[in-house]
Amino acid sequence: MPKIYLTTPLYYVNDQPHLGHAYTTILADVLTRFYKMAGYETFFLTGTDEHGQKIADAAKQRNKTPLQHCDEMVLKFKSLWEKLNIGYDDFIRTTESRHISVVNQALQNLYEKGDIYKSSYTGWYCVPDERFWTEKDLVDGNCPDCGRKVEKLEEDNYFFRMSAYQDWLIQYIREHPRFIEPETRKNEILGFLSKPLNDLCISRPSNRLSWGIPLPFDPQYVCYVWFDALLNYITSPGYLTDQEGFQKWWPADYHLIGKDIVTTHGVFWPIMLKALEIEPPHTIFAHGWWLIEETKMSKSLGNVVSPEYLISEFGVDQFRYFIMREMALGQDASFSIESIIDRINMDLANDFGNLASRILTMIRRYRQNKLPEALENGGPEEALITSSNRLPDEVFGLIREMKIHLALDRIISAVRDTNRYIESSAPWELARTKQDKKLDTVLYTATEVLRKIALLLYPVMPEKIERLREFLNSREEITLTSARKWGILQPGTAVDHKEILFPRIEKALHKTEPETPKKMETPKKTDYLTFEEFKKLDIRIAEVLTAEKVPDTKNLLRLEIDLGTEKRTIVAGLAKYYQPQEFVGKKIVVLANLQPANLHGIISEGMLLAAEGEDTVKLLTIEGDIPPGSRIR
RNA sequence: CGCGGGGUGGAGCAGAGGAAGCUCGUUAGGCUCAUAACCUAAAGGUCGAGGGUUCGAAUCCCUCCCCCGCUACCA
Repeated sequence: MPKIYLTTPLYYVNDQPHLGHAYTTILADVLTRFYKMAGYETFFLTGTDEHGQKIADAAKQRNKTPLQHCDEMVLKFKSLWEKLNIGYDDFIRTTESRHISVVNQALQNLYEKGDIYKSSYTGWYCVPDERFWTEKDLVDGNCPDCGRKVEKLEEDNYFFRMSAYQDWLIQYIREHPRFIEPETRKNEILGFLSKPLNDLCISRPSNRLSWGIPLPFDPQYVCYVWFDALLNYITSPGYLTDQEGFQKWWPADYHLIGKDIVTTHGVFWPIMLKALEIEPPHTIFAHGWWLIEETKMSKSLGNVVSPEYLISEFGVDQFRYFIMREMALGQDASFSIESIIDRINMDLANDFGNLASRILTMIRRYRQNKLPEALENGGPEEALITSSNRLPDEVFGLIREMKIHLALDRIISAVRDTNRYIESSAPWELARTKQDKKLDTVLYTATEVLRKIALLLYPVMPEKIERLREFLNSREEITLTSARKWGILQPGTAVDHKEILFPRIEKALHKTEPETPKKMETPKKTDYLTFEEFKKLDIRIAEVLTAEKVPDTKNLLRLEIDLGTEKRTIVAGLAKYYQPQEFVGKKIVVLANLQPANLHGIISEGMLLAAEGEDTVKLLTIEGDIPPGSRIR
């Protein structure tokens, strides 16, 4: 029996599960179900990556221990996977002892081999990214990756001798064209490898970061997250613990990942395996990103579309179908509420659901819900039988090539063919003119095609297809073999259309656009403000207590101000024109009752007033001495 | 040359060396079994520009242009 071992990345639990997580995981689930139908023995691994600085920080911010924080996040992931009907075989956490023990042994092994060595390191450290940079990497003195501030750091650390394996890896990638897919990603990695590879720093001193796995040969240090997390792919199938299991499943057939983590999987990981004398995975497959309104989906942009919302609004299977149909694997795809509604209405409601509906209604009306027998197959029937017998292999062929969107397109076009067949044989006309045998034939043929098509949609929409199989009273095994065969449904079977499978979605009931900021309207010159309106403005004098630049921004300053009765935080966009220290002690003019705004994570409670020139901005101050809090009118 | 994504009929997108395709929309027609659905037909493209390779280029190579994200900027 052929086997296939698929993995998702271990998701980093500093974030809520979002559309991107859902996508990779659904993809793994759909592939697993397809391969299972094709007779493969499958192993599907997912899990969570729980160590590292960002987790420690996130936990601290929430007043939790890191492990408490992780436990809670893990529940969120698991509950989403349950809602999405994800049938994983193993969910591994990097905090589990089975994993920690493998990490320990791997580290010890590499240390003894001399592939891990201690060295002093001077560099610039980006805290949020957990990455070291050399002087020349920096851009304007900031992190080249995220643009944020870096700290100078000198410390001893342990390094993994990656450079020793560079030539091996280049050759391996060249000799194994399917090792990194799609090809653009492979080229990217080869480009990356054309420059000398640095040894990878794989430790952090535990006095700076304690949330990690201690190095077995030096407990003063913990293991760098990536190094630890990648090893899960071999922990789960049984590396060092279950010889038989490991031999059976490893090497993994697919590591499904997002294109943002190609380097770790395409460079670090195979070198780690090589050093451990383990075979590399067969294929590392990088998919694209979901774009929302043309921007990369990310939490910081506040445009994350919650998978839970989409499930409750549109249904699990509809969501699964959409997300698989809409993305050409490897490329980016756009998400919008409008596109998901269109896709569901066109493919599932109008074509597929409606096909089931019209066939079953006719059998109810003309044959009292009993499936008739086909006794007069003619040209159109033969054509449909032939093409539907071929369909499963065409579809599975596309799945093997990771062209899932094309596979689904192929299935829906078979649905359209069937609609066409019904149209041209006009069973309602046959019923009216009492051509019973012909009518029986058409009804049976259409139903049998429907059964076969439904099986092929099962991996994507398991719940709905199970339901349709209840309508059809069809209990055969869900396999590709059964989808290839003609004549599984027995004449005389009681069938019924119990409900509409995919109701049409009314666009009017949904916001078709994610929330967008309202456009500023230019006030007309004749728009006078009434005195009442003016009185609403609470403009006051404030004294600046502290001022500092907001990290990672070009123009934002965070000011603590004294408003006489209270102290407040406001954010001002003046960093291009003023140094922070110029503000301290100054009396400024503030609009105190402006609706608070969240700017880069800081709540700004008020607005500093300034005059805007062509290419300069000047601060408003007050002449003479007046206490903070004084009202301006 | 910061990195990355993209430019294909009105819209959204697929295709990646051999006759420009799909869905939606539009127009005209058909059907009445079906979820205002389904079916037929028509209009609509110099595949961002220029050059090259080739018997043949949307597809491969070179040069260039444009859009966008990475990068929430409270005046």
